[in-house]
Amino acid sequence: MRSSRYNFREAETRWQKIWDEGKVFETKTDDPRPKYYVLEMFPYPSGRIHIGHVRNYAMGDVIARYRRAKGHAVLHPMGWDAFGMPAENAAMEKKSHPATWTYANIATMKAQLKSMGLSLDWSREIATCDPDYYKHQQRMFLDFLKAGLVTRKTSKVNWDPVDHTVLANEQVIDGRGWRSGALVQQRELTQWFLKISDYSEELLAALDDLPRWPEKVRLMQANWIGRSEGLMLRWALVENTAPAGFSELEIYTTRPDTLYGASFMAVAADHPLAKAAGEKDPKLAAFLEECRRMGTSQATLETAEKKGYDTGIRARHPLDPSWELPVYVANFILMEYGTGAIFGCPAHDQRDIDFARACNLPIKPVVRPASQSDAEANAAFSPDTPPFLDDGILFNSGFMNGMDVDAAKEAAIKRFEGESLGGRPTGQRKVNFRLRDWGISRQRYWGCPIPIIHCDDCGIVPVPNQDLPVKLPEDVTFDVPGNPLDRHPTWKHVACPCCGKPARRETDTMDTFVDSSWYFARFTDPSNSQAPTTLSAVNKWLPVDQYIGGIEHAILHLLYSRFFTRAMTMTGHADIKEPFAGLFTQGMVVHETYKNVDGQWVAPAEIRIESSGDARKAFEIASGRPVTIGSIEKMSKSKKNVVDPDDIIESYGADTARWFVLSDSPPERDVIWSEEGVQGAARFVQKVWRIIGEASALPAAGSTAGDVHPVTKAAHRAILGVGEDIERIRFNRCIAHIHELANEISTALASPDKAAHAGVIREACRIMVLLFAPMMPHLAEECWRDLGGEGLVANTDWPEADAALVAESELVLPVQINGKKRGEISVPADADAAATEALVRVNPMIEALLEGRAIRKVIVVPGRIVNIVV
RNA sequence: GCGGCUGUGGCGGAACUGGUAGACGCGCUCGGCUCAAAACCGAGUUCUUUCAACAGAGUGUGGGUUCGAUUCCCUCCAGCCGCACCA
Repeated sequence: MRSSRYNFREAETRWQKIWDEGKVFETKTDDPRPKYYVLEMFPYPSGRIHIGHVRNYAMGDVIARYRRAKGHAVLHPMGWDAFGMPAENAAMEKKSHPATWTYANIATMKAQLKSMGLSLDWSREIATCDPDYYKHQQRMFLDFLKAGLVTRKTSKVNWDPVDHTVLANEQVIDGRGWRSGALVQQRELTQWFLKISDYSEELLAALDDLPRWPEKVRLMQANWIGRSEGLMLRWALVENTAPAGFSELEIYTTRPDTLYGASFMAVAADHPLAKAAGEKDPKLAAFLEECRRMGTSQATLETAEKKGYDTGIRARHPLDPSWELPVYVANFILMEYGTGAIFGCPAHDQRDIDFARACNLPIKPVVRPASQSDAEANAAFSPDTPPFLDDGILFNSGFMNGMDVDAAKEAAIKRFEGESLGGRPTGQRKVNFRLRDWGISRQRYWGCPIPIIHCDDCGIVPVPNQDLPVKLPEDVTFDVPGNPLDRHPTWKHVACPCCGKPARRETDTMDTFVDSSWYFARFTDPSNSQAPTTLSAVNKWLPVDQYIGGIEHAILHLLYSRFFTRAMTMTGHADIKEPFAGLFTQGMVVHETYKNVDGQWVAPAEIRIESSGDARKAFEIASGRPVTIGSIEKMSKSKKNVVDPDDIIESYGADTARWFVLSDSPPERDVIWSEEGVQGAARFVQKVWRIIGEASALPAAGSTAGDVHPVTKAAHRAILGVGEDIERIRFNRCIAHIHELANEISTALASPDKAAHAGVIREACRIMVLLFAPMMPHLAEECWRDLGGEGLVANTDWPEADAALVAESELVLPVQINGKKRGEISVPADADAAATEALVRVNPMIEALLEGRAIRKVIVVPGRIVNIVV
């Protein structure tokens, strides 16, 4: 009745059906047990799942199943990040509708995920392209607008003149649109922004409250937010040198201590002062144009040499009115940061010294190392000296002489805050951030419409609540470039909700990162048709206890979601700060690459590998020709080094695939997909099957008296080890513990007196099944049934470890002499340092090792080691 | 350029807050079973000393702290990642 080989095909579908029909993984929103929310980043429905998804979702599933067994009410939902450009591109190529393509992909991928046996609550499934989802997003957009969190302003964007759309920075490759290949232009467009920069300080400070986030991600976010402390300082312009209406120039600096080393001022090409000066100076106007053009290509921007143009305008040094400095337009100054104007101190800034050398400007040192005297520093200085950027002592600097950098900064700020220019303080302490507001306008069809109506008389009018959602029209075509919403014959024409006159809908849609900024909140009650969230549910279930996804979202998605959560709290849609209490960033699945003699990439399925000794050789199956084995790389279609999850699950089963992607490499690192590795996992599945079969077949026996059987010790050690390692997300170690237990059980089954120990062996098997169930859930149910277990493993509690069973009565301690291991000694497990030392001193074996040398000192770490110093 | 991470057998990796380096898996070698193969079972597998050792060396390099360092500190080397004129 029980076959000698485990038939995963039959068993996996059977158990999946049983879980499904029993609604085993559906979560009751009001479940009274302690909650645990596990979430993996939801996928974009691109067509088929890839092996990276298998790893990501296998990890989340281990945690979800473990927490359920530990008595938590677990929320483990799944959905689709379903808006985005690929659907439009597919529509263009295949002449179909983005929705058709998207929903077909969702159906395919859902079936694939189901075949993995994930413990997901599919009753909560959401797709962001569903009007029942995005209508709430539109409502929140309007609430944010009311709360002052939305703004409309003109900004520079990457414009693709062929596709007629804005491109994100990462979609511009070497200055060209990734799809059209057209040279991207910088355009000024009026766009909608979410005011994430209002939360710069808060988003930065709260990173400290996220101890369960990887240090690396927190650091990346901190750098991205880019806080700096400095001074806003207003400089008087010399009369008659400045264009009419300009009497001062305000700059931002983090180095007010180096003011005495100033040698020039510089403004961005887009600075109002530059524009005004350019009106009278054709050469300057040409230079400004050149700077703007340069900005179109990131590649040239990165390698561009510093260039400047002397406007002829002069500024008075705020510490010495008789000192006049030239005002340049410089190509490296950004209008978007600070005030778009700086003062340059070449001796203490790399960019400034590059610029000063290019434009032949003076270089004067004002900070020296503490080890030098002023005279030595002056003598050592030459214009070729690299800029001194470290902390040091001020010199050549009037009232700041002798101070260190921090003290001098303070002194300068205090001084300018006390002085005034034109009736206002000359300077003001100022904290600046690199983080900009989040531009969410996209000139695209397949996204959430921005619910705004433009009226010539009333201006910008929100779509009234009862008119939501603003749905996408379905009769659209993609045969010409540009935004189908904009050229739709009727969709954008609408009466103004205020005055009733003809008005126009906003035709931009939202960045898809908006969709993913709150889906985790929607999962807590996805059936609420009246509001985005149900407060009691969202506040109960959030934050997500464990969020799992790729490191590529370290900044964008994770920062947007942190902001969005705060914005939802501000507008009454939640009452929490941080969306994700625990974050784990998993590594990729990588694979060897293969090339044939023609230099073409060859897929793993098309080759066979022969190995002799340590050497491996590969051949094309079809032709028998040799294949070069190349480097291990991220799976990509172009290099053909992909494996398809469907193929793997078909030939090995979901449990084997899950077991393999969790084994070997630590979860945060890349795992190398290899045929040998998968076969190893498959062998283990069959080994477990045989072990359980043998153990179940042993004649029933009572409990065994006497010493604790080694298999029992191993089982209880494994309970402790596996539990701890799941909690610390070290699945590779969990798998090692389970291997050890399986080996111990095999040994017990090979022993001639196995029948006498049938009870303890079966108990160890029962424990092993519960321990590997989070990783191989189908095999676990099958084995559980064979062992006579009650109900489903999926509903069974995690086993309790008995510390007394793990304890050993005797310990073997290594004995070192002068730090080198020379022997071993057996001591009672409870021997303290003194008792152990006494045993060591009388041990004849150790006496022999000492060869008559006198003991100077004995170091005992109880339970660990003995070291004898001679 | 700035910031960060990583470096351990043939390979992936393990080693808790400094305490027996190489758990566990893959691969490989030998043996068993078999007419044979696969599967399975058993033994071995860091390097060196022609065998072996209770021999020596050994966690990228060189130094330091310590009774004791893969672990802590400093130097250098290599690889990977993030940011990139942010004043």
